[in-house]
Amino acid sequence: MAESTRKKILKIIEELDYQPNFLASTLASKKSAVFATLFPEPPSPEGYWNKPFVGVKKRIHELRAYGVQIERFTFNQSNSKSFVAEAAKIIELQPDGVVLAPFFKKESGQLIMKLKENNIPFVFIDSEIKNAGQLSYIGQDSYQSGFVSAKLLDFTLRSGNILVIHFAKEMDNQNHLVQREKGFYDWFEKSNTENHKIFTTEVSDTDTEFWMEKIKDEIDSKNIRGIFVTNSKVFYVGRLVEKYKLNNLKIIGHDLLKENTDFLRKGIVQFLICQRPEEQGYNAVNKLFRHVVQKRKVSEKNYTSIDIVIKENVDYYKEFK
Amino acid sequence: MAESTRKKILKIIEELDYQPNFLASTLASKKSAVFATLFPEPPSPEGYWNKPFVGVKKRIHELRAYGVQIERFTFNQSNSKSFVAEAAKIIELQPDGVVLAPFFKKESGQLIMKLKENNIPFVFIDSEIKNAGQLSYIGQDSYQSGFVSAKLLDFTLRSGNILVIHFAKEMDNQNHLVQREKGFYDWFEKSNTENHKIFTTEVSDTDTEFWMEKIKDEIDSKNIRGIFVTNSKVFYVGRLVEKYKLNNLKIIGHDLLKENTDFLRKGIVQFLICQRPEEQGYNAVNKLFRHVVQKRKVSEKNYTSIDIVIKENVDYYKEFK
DNA sequence: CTGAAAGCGCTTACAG
DNA sequence: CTGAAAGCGCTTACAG
Repeated sequence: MAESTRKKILKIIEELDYQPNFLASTLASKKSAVFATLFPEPPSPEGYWNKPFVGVKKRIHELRAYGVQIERFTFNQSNSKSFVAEAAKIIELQPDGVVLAPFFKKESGQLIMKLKENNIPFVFIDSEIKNAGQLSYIGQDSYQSGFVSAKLLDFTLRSGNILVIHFAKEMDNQNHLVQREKGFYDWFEKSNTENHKIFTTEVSDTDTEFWMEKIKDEIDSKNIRGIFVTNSKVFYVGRLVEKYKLNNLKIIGHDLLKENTDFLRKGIVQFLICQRPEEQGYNAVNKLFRHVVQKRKVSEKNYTSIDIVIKENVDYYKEFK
Repeated sequence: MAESTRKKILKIIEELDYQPNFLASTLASKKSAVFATLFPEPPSPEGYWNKPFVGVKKRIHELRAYGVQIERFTFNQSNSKSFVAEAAKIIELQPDGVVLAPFFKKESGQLIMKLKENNIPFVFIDSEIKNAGQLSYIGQDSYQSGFVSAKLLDFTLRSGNILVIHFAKEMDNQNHLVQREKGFYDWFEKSNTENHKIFTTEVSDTDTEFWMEKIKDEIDSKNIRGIFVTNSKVFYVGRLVEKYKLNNLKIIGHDLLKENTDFLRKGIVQFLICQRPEEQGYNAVNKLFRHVVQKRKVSEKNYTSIDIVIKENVDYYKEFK
């Protein structure tokens, strides 16, 4: 075909604004794809890490006509060996795409190298490793989320000091907790509020209740009036409050676990920051689908909103549609 | 076919978990549909009522392979005649579904009657008329939204009184503003906070700046420290604050209009309640699509979240994906 | 009423 | 390299 004819035809196509019918296209091409997810194992069906998978399943179900399938892999958050073992299984499976929560920096790096060698695209969820060659990151801007928490706590706290609590075993592997703390401190720095002193502490073992006494002592001795929990474990503080019948504490934490929202409703926790984990899972699968099956472009950053949840609006965040 | 054979076959279908391929099904059936939207005419491209339509267009574009089309109708918010005229055009068009914002109670009722006579399903957006035979309502629970606003204002307000401002011409036709006000008052009632007296006022004409003096006088004479604006017009109060160089006011309003977020960033407005209008439009079309084209069930209530937006998290609500 | 045939708008393997 | 033919998994009009 002559180049000039070609151009004429292309021009007409554009003029008519021709859009191929994607129904017919996928039906005829019979493409299909297998995606893998690698998230922490939730300790119970109520656990945080079931939520992203709810969204994953929903999108997979919607895409069943495209033949998209999912394989779920989970690892133990306090055992990097299990992460390595599951990562190996994924490489063996040779999926067409992977959604992963990059816990364990070093081990995640090794998995990512192998994924790249095999040309398998991957999407980060929950927390990100910058410039690792990911197709996309879906989750909160952790630093800014800490910023928001600081502002809210300051809103409600007229005096007294603040305690930041990390309930975590290997802080080094939980970069987003560090980022949240940093944002939290920076807000107070930036706003020149000298009303509150801020302290930070770590609780790595909650199997027994020994940690409770220690924290209780800190609250008393340091005149703590506000508490910021950097992850979804604020319900531990709720239990502490009930055990020692503490009052006059303003508490802020993360994520709409059943136990957390119970304490929110009771008025023991004032704020929960929510990151829509179901939406994260849903969107992560969608990114892979668009890239792998539809060959369309996807945006690299996809910060989810930093939702401020209080007793009065919690009911409108509970259901994922 | 014998009934017994029929049953056997149905059983096997169920056992195999047969799911018809919807790609093939829609391609073969060649169904198509025309939907109509009836929203207020936005005064400018920045106006609130463009936002739901952005979501409508997005979903329509995604569904183009299904042959779904949209016809947009708009009316003048201060002219019920224009509503009636547009409603007549819609009935003449005989669309397969309608998304409407039920302003003008009486006139909306008449449109709804005609839609029912013609078996045209309809979805309410923004505010609802209860038990009107709608397929679905998508929007906030206005009463609860007022409740949230009250709690937030109380959080930040240590003393002084509160002024509720309606910027609206025909309050009778704006039921959700009344609901927001009611929720606002009820929260203070319920929480037994006697710290603040609450006053309400209406501003029906903002064409000139005469209203400003009046409100300024009220603020001074009634020791007003907090202001709650029941709709998206809080930017008027922002202008008032700048004009008279007021300070020490805590202000809460609705909706992420450009002008509103500007005042939020400047620190003049403390809170904006956001109702994700683009999502409302998107979901409304989706409801009609599921019902009309896919013949699937849709849920009748679909309350959108009551998002609390402050300077620190506003950036994560601005873009609609 | 039943069942085979045509067709929806594409992709892809294959004959020429 | 080009172009006609077959086929994706359904729906629907139609012959029997």
